[in-house]
Amino acid sequence: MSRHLAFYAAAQSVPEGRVATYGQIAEAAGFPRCARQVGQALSALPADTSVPWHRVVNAKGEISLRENAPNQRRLLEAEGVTFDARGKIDLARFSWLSAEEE
DNA sequence: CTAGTGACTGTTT
DNA sequence: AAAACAGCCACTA
Repeated sequence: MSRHLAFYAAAQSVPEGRVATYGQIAEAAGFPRCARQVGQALSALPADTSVPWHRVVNAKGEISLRENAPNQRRLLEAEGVTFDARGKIDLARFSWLSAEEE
């Protein structure tokens, strides 16, 4: 049993059209301060996974990936998440927890 | 066992 | 505001 599964469950808890930071996922999974492990866990996900890993972004609301970054951005846009000119998400509106109210 | 690394975060320059 | 530093935990060599 790995903590990865807890991270996956937390990631799946993120509703469509919303995003969560690695720290939030780690905390929700019961492993605060394990944001990096969330990244590693998600990096181990298969291509056909049902986990919405694309809804997980860093604390700046930006995509930390490199090769899959454009892909993730497209997936989020397909769910209604918008990016600004800098390629960042407005966490004040799309953040999974806190500050989701206008 | 020790050392290096990473899809991170918060504080300090 | 952007970059550098340090702290953090799990995995790999």
